[in-house]
Amino acid sequence: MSRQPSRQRLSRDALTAVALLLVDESGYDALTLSAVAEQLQVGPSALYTHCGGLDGLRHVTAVAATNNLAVQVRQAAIGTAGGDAVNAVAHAYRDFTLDHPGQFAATLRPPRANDDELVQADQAITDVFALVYTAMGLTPPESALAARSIRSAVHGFLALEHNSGTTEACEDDYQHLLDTVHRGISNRYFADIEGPASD
Amino acid sequence: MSRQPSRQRLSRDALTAVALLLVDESGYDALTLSAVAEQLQVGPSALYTHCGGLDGLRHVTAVAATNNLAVQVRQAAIGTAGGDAVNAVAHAYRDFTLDHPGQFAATLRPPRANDDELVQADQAITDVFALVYTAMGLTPPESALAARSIRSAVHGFLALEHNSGTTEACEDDYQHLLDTVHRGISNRYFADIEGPASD
DNA sequence: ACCTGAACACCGTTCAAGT
DNA sequence: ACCTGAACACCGTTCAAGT
Repeated sequence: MSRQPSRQRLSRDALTAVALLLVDESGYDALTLSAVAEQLQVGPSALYTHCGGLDGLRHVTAVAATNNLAVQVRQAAIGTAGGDAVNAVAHAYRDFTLDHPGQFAATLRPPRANDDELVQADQAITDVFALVYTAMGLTPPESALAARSIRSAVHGFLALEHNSGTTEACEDDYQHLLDTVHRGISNRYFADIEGPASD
Repeated sequence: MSRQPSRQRLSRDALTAVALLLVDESGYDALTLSAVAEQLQVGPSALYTHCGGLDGLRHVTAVAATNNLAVQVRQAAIGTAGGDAVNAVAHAYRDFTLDHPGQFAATLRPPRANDDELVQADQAITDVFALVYTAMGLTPPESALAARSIRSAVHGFLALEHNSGTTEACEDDYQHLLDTVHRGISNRYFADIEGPASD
């Protein structure tokens, strides 16, 4: 009330925070320079200093969304092991897509050329699965392949669910998928078939 | 050379054909009414009669791309059975994403509200996997679950590959994924572990 | 019935000008 | 160094007018 600064106020983090809220509330296609600028009470051209145009805005949004997903699945892996850990990580993955559909859509967008930052953030997600299988006794070549397999299955199921528009009966089908893929991995690398078969 | 008709010439199929070529050559983001209209030598407003705006253009493109993918995987399933059929269908799936990256990107886009046509076209792809497992002896509840599992894995791997920008060493990793998931399905529903384990 | 062309709103982008 | 505001190009959309 004292004095309103008609200028400045703006940072890369503030810009990112607005972008993440925007895509989750209004859909990924609502991510425009104009919409972000309006919420920050600045002109659209003011954003060029911080993210460098629309391409840059999409980039920082994709990186932030991917990192958020990585953090969530990493937290879910704490305190669990084996098939329980796979389930915990996979369900945290799905919860993220349900709670933050716009951020998940942002992770589905193709990166720009030589986008090492985004590729590295994405790799961090697969690495969580890899660590789970490493803890189960697999070593680097096989643990990476197992991680990529379960992550592909999880990612594909959630992308298809995200596009189907319906969440009906997906919970059971998701658990079915996890059991099947984990069974394939266990059967391939371990002698016995362990893991929680839920039917 | 005789007479150039400065008017008409236009149809929904012609519009779709131009759109499919455009996305594969210039990327999905190049799909605009202006670009399609220019190649058809009409004004942008002429497209509204046939597809109803940008949303409609994206819709017909997504439906056509999904149908093209469905046709390709269906053809690959002919004359094969068992694990060989799963491999044939899955590799046809991947070949499509490599040959038509823009059309694959179109299938990744979320459908508009109550888009039954697109949901049905997408289901046709999963149905191909379901038929393969039906031929192996599974019945509707389990064949659908198995189909959804292998399709999710295939879809997720290819989406991640599509975003990684690199195709290095993906061929072997893809076969590894197929073997693992098919092994999980076989082990779950059939007593023995059949299928071509490639290592 | 279908296309043209003008008109309008909106968005991305650049840049000179301010602070 | 960072933001404003004008300016421009481009795209989506509508609609009256033509055929």
